[in-house]
Amino acid sequence: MTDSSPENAPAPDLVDGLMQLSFVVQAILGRLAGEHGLSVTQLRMLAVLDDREIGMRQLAGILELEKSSVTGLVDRAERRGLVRRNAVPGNRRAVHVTDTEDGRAVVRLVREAIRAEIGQLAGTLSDSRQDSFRRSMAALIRHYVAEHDIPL
Amino acid sequence: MTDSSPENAPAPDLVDGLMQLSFVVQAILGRLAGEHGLSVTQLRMLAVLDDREIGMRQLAGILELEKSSVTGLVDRAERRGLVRRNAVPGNRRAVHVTDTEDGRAVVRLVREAIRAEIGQLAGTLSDSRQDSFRRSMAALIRHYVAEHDIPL
DNA sequence: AGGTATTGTTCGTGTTACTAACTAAAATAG
DNA sequence: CTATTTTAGTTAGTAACACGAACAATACCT
Repeated sequence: MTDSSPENAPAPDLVDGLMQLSFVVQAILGRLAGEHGLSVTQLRMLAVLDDREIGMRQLAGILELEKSSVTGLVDRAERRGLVRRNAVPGNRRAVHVTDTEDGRAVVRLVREAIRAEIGQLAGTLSDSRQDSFRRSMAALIRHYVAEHDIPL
Repeated sequence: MTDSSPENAPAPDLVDGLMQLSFVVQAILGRLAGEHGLSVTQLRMLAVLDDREIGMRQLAGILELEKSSVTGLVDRAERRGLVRRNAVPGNRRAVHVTDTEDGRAVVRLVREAIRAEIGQLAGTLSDSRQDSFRRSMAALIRHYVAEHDIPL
């Protein structure tokens, strides 16, 4: 529809580009995570948990999920030994989630795979373009996070 | 981990930026689609169907899903009157999927909402940055589509 | 015609995510 | 110091989504 030329690249506008790019990245993440037995959400959770210890509520906030969804998410990850629920000293109803050594190991592998594949894709851009691109992304992310008060 | 300064922006690298950005965009798509009773996948399917008529197999190829997943996807969308299965004249086993007037209408609404929200986000970038950003995205998408022979 | 490839569906399974209702503990009010 | 309210997390029930394996039906090929 927005395509005036029949066979060369459709040249999507900025909004379409962002949507398509997000699908591309998600497809890559899904495939690579899947190759290591993880779902995208689990990968994301483990990435969030990376070297910090947070409660279910905060985890839900960061992942933009309901608490109950996080319960299931952590249940399954815990069953696979990727994550642990720890009691919180001064608070008997709170729970702190941490990643296990196994969890960290898997994430490390997937991260490397992602870094290799997405890095290769991004490597097709010139260095100056990469830098400009990176800055623009950072700006967009910052705006979104600020406006939706995601507790990163 | 890659964060050396405690309170100012973490300044993610290109790969992390792409991942985070994809989550941001997906979150926006999910919310806006949801507000109109659609899932992200359904929105995507309807967007693909926009003014064209394709078989289940091709649809699966474009969405990067298994055929059986698409069967269910189309089933549910058809039940809601968003989509129709049409017989193909010269081929009695093939099916062509098309969007209905309702489907097109919903997609139009969601598209406008997305355009407004993502457009506003992107509007925080200067015009020249936007253009550079758009080009970089197009290049990445083109590379991905080419390397994974997605039949767009 | 007979075998093979292709198109799409069905069935069973597991994950993900939601809401509503619930328990238990903590915080606050009176 | 009890009584209420808020908060943290879980449970239960539902539905979408996605997969693989097995299947039916049709088309294609030689």
